[in-house]
Amino acid sequence: MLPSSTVENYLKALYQAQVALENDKALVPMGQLASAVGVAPGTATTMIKALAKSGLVEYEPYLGVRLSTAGTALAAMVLRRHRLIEQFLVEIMGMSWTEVHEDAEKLEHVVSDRLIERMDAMLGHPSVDPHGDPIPTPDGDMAPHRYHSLLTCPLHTQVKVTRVADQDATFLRFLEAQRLKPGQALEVEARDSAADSVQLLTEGQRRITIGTKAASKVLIEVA
Amino acid sequence: MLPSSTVENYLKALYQAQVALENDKALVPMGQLASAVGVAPGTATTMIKALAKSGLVEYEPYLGVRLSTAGTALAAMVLRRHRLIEQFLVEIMGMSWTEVHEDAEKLEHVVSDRLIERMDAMLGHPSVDPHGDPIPTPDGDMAPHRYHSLLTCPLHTQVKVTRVADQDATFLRFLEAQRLKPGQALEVEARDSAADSVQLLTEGQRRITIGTKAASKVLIEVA
DNA sequence: AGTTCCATTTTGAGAAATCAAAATATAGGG
DNA sequence: CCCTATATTTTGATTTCTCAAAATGGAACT
Repeated sequence: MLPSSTVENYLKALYQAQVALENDKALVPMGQLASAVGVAPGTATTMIKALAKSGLVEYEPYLGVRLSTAGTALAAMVLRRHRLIEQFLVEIMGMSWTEVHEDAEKLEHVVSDRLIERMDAMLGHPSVDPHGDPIPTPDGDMAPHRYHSLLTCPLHTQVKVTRVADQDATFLRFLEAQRLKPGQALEVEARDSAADSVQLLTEGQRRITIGTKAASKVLIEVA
Repeated sequence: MLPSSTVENYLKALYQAQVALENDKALVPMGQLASAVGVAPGTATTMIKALAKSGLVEYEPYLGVRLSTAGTALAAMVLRRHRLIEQFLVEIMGMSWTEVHEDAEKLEHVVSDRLIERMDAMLGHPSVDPHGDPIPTPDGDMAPHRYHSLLTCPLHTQVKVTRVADQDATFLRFLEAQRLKPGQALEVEARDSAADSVQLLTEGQRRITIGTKAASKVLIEVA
């Protein structure tokens, strides 16, 4: 009984929610899952009860849901496919990292193992995708390294963008235009919680100010 | 209202059946369509009635169905995607032409226009796929197929041997013994890419199997 | 405790695609 | 012209996924 695209999407959303919670035992609330998948709350409840019956998730009514071991493995496979595809579209097909998400979202459910492993080989077994997100191995292991964001890193220190925690194309294009895409260096000059803003000094010595919500999506490592 | 994968498959099957019939006005019988798509006859009837209502096909109860102008355009797009993907998998990804069909069958329903045109450009706008089948243009035009060997001619169709592209005496004697010398009539019953073989039904109603390399040397014309 | 608010679950319904099996139409042979 | 074989359509049911809206649970604050 191989999982449908729909099931794969629920598992992937759950996996990513759990990674964000940084706690394997934590339960993801149904409302959050529903909006991540893009369905009405009642739909998520129905689906999750079915997934619990087939052993892919552990469901605790009114509290939330978490992936089982089997569910985690499946979700990691989906995420592996998604991220390898994104890397392939950028590196091999010359597409922009701002526009590959939608294509990958579709392709991840249909590429064969044969094809995905061929992509992996052509790319030289990459460890991260164009957004800096780590790619799970064929066994489902994912390097879970810790990131600071522009909201949490030390001030006046050289840092390098490593990852962007948002797939919205408009946001990604904004980052690209402002020299904030993965790999680029910058410093945080100041934060103003009253103004809800963060001031940056980018690679080209340009000073820009972005909101805290945007800043939290730009993950970095100290140089 | 963009068509589902299912609808695309019905349209594609219809398109290919009509090409095989070599007659744009001909009606494809429901039974043939059903078995091409791989569903029960009643299922095809239900689907075709829905497609007729949305203007993609012209349906004549008990007689059969043909594509409308809109349906033809859509089917050609699907076929274009399928064949470009096959060519891409062989030329760019180094897969064998014997194993790309299944992948293409899935991918053809999810690749974006952006991605398919990128593939087309990378391939240098090819006119045929790895099987020698013509690739429709973005406008939906497709060059008529020049069937020239037992490897490329339509199945279950009377053809006549016109020429043998090999001068090896042993091979020619083999052809003579099997009633495959120029002037003789036959039909191709099946091709098996896994077995690298082609099954023929010769003039004397005898069934024989030859390799694809041999088949490609036997040039024919459709009777 | 009572009340209010929010999240969650339940309910009832519908769209898309399918099948098996019964009913019916068409065509061909006697 | 009838009768039969075959193809096609109809019928009734099923699966998967979805929603809106009603019902209910849990928590939090007087």
